[in-house]
Amino acid sequence: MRLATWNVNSLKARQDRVDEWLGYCDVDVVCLQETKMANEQFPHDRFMDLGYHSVHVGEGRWNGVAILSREPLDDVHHSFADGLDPDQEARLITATTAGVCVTSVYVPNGRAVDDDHYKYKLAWLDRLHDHIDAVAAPSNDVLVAGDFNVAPADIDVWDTTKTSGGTHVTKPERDALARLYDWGLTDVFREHHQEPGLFSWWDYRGGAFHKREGMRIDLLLTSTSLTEASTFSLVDRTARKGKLPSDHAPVFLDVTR
DNA sequence: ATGGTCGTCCAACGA
Repeated sequence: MRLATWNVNSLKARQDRVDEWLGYCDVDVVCLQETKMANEQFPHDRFMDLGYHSVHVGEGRWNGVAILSREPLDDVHHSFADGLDPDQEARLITATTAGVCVTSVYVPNGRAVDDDHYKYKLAWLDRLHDHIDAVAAPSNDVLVAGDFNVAPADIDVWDTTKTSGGTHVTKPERDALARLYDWGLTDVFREHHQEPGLFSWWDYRGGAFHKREGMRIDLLLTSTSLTEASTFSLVDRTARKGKLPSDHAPVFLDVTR
């Protein structure tokens, strides 16, 4: 089984690239982020024609997350299942497919460490932990994948002097990831690659992609059973090249049983 | 030379 996550930075602007990508990557389950689309606009029929069931939660102009799967998607949660008020923004969707509890996440950016949005980001990550705990158990097959807007370690940024003092690399953000690890999830890409210089996002400006100046902020977190069955993980740099790319590349994970 | 690009949609703002 091949799993993937991709922040497409507007599905409207990216539909042709997404269709092309689905045509070559032979993926079974995809978590999408930043569809920037209202629910009634989401192209369920188009994805069905390409062989994928889909679930989506969107709000229109910003955010929006989806899951595509070759198998049906059941037990859908369109926001946090922690029993508190629903999130104002469309940043999380959970469904069960092919025996895996899959959650697609678009973690708030945070903007700046002195911004209220950074507080929202930390609170959101805490709620994500409680959500996962509510919908799954560590002994299940669990995938939490998406744009976390957190670089898990210094190896995940191109130059720590350039990112120091900003969001994405602070201790509270990384501590929030550690809480998910403590629950039983693993940043599975790093189980397969230990070398530096492997990123999933590059700023559109200044030729950052070609200078290899990026961050690895798109993560697949897997429970132990999936981690142990995983055989291969890859950043699909091809999808970041060419005409009208997203600023994020997809990340793949293969699980073989 | 102190910006540099996109996407949302036409003015800025978010990333």
